[in-house]
Amino acid sequence: MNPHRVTLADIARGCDVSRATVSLVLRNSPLVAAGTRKKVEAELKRQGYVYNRAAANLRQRTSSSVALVVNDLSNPFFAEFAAGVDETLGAAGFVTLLGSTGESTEQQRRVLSTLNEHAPAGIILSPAEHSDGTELLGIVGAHTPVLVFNRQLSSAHWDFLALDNRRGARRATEHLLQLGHRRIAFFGGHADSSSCRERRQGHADALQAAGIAIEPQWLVESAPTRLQAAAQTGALFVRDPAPTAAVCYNDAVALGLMLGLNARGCRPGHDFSVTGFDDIPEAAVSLPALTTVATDPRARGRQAAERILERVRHPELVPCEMHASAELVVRDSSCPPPHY
Amino acid sequence: MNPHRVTLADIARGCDVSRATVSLVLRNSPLVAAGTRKKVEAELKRQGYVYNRAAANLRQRTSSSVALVVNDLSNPFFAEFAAGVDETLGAAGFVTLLGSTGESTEQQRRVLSTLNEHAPAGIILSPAEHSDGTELLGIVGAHTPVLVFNRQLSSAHWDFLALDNRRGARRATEHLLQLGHRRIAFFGGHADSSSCRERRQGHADALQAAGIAIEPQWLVESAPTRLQAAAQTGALFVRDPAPTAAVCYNDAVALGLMLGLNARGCRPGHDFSVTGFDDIPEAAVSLPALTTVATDPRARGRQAAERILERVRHPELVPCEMHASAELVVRDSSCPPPHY
DNA sequence: GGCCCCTTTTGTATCGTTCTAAATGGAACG
DNA sequence: CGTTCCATTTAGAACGATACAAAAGGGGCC
Repeated sequence: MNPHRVTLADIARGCDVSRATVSLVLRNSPLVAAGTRKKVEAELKRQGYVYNRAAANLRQRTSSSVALVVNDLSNPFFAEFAAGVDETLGAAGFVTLLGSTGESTEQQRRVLSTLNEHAPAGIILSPAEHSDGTELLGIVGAHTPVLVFNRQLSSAHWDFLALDNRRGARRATEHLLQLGHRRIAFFGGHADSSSCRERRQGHADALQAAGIAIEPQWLVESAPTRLQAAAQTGALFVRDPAPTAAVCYNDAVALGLMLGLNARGCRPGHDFSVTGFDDIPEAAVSLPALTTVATDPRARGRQAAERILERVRHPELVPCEMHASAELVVRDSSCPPPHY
Repeated sequence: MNPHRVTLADIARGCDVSRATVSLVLRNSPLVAAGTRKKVEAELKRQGYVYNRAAANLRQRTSSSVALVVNDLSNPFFAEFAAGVDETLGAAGFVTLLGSTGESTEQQRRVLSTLNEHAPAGIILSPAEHSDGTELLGIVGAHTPVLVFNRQLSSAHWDFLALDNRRGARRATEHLLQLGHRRIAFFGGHADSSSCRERRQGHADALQAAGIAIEPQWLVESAPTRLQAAAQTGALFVRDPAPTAAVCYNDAVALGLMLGLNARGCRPGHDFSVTGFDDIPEAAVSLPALTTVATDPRARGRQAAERILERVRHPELVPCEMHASAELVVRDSSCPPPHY
């Protein structure tokens, strides 16, 4: 590809030592004499040498990269996660190999096997919906440490980092209960996605603990986008009595619901309470500011990267399951029910 | 690092042919006999062979990766851009090496030299503010093709892909002029950032063409965030006559300004017109929906990746400058001035 | 001078591929 | 039966680095 890339041999020739010596200089070995080191360093600079890590990795049978596979960076949650991963990996001298699946298991197959050919030291994978753990194991092999993020896979010889969806949703629901709500919907998300199931479960836990039966018509599905959520607002009000509050699948849905409520002349934070999930930056500046469950995806990214580095350094470690706690952030979109 | 990674030699031994033959099978060479191919392929599957692209790249003096360096993925504009880059690179069989600078030139140095050691076929760089082109050239060397995105660098032997900030802002301003506005502010952004300067220039162009003088008090700075923008709203109204419309630095600023206007009892899209820049997803669903200039960062990412691949395939190509047109999207936040 | 020891340097094999040129082994031909 | 030719296969040297063991050079000591 290149006209000519400068190599160890060029430097060695240029200052009349052996390749081995130059290599020792590069790695700051105490073996080389001060004078020689000076001479070699000058030549390195003169010729504009750049280290070839691939060659070194090949010889040493090591790797200095970690693969990161997510659905889609345009989802801010994953973008933040990726930023956290890259930050930590970079600080440890590793480089991030990026791949995205777009929620397609087929593309996930392709991406994983391509990335795997680059022999990453480890893989951080947020699996596409409906992934088959055994199949994925077949693709990446048993060598490479994998950390699964966000969605559990059936066959789990792998590290797993999850948000505590269930407890997070439970906290949001309990908060609404404390404010005096009794008719609390769960709004948005696809019921067949695992994160939605878990959040619904947390919602159910809280209601059950309060001795309140769950009405199926208060479980409303919608695609997890603002627009779709806004369009589904009406579904909450088809039957009497309507709910007085909704725990939303995530912030996008919650913001959409607030739009939908406004359009019906119902003021969120006054006539109806709304909670979100994720605490995206907008949540703090919406009108009203959104009460939500913070997951801090950037910190999760750092955590994932740290764990995978740990695994790389100590391959004998036993896979573990980590549940990141999700904390409630109370703002203005939740209030006591009207006529309370 | 690994207990043992299966290599060509293992396969060769396993089915009693030479390494060379196995290599030919892997690359679908027409030279190998059908029977041999079958035998080898079976053995490949049996042992769970995975190709080592690093070794192949070393031998062939090629590379199958492209480095992508951005400020920060948590900015949705760059996240979308990255998604577009990765999509196109992935489809071409390349892998994306990620790096982020956080707008620090020092970190940019570090990140670039680390990435460069992995010998990427090309680099897509959205430079940190105040980058020194000559210095960067020193780091990456003259070998590797570089595409600079979004911010021009002084020393330009490199491809450059820019948004047409100036014309975009000009279009937005012309749109407001056509609606009948005469007192049009430029709101938000840091005046020392190049993109802000360019957009202000476009604003000035349009006003000048309409024979309208620019009032300095209508150029308001603010950090490019919703919150900061909302806080700066008052700065538009300190003097009489106040502007009747504002061209905003970007959508975040525009949304913030609309919040600030609402808080003053001034209804955007009725009493005051606002335009944004970027067309982030929220722009379409805000209230009122935001008139803005669409830059389609994902498409820009695809474009950047395509161009760099082109450069990789044809290193003799002359560096070029590409200005992506930015199109006005008219929605509800712009309207004729009151009492018109 | 010969011997030992210590510091510094180096030759050579190796990592897992691909490339080159050359070898192998039939079949076809005269 | 010896050639030629073709289709396959292969040995061995790269690629750019590192590891290992061994060599070289200089003191110091008897």
